Amino acid sequence: MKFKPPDDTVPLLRMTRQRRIILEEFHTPGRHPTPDDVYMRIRRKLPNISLGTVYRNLEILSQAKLIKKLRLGCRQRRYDGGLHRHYHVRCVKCGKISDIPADSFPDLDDTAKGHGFKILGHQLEFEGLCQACRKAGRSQKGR
Amino acid sequence: MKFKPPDDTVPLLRMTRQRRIILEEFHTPGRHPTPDDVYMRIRRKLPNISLGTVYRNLEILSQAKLIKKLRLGCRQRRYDGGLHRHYHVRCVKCGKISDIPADSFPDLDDTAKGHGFKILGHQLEFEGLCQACRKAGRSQKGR
DNA sequence: TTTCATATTGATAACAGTTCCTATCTCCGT
DNA sequence: ACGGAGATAGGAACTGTTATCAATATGAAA
Repeated sequence: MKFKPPDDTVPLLRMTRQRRIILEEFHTPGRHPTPDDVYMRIRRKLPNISLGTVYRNLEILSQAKLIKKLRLGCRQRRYDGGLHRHYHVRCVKCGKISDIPADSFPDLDDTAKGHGFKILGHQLEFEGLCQACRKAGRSQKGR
Repeated sequence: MKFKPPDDTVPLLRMTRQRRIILEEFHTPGRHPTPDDVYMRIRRKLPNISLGTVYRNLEILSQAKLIKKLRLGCRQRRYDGGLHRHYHVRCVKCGKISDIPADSFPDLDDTAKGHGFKILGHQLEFEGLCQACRKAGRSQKGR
């Protein structure tokens, strides 16, 4: 089995066992794992896989548009298997990440036109406090 | 001279020579320097300043809201002295960064409400091609 | 099924950005 | 002028990511 290469200069991409198992990680929706997350989980199935292979394949899979690379504010990079248009909120306290559907937002790329750039896309991430951390904060303040 | 501390736990922040000169870097508008950029420029005036001091002070100044920390998609962190509400476009080819005024955008924080998080802010960055790189790309394709 | 060109792997080293640490120094209030 | 809180310099340590490379596994053709 092969799949579409990232660009025309690369002749062929093979769907290896490692690559397939990495990709399977993204079939569970709502997760936004870091490369290290993926590495840790995958080692149950492939104990000998190397971290470099995980990095390499996440990059390749995202270039092939099978997953999405998130370039967010947090330290580590994350990847997302979600296909639908959506944004993310990150809890500034605990780091939890949730999806925010993009339906209610206007076409931001379109709004950004007219400043000398050909707009190709955008990254939008919200910061906030999740419910749990909000509760924790309130009880602390109350003391 | 003193300035407002990042939060109530810190009693006082001194406006030291290093800190002032770092801050002065941001009086020139339209720049979005990385810590290393700042370090390189500042060493003309303060040859003995250490990179660690630059990092520390950029963080402190941004917590004190005197500059803004940009957490964008590119590898290095950037800081922005601009006070007005605006977003950024980054050229995917050359890395050039330009401002995009936020006037024409709706209140994104408000739009993101109602998903269990208390929204505190957001980071929005556009990716695109600047005029120069677009021209270069076209001429290449034409060949 | 076998063969073969080559994409991919795993291991390791290299790397860049950032944080941490300690001794020293500076500023500010007294 | 002195004392002490807090800042600095310098460098080492750490983290996340990328590059290198010999050995291996893959997919396609015969």
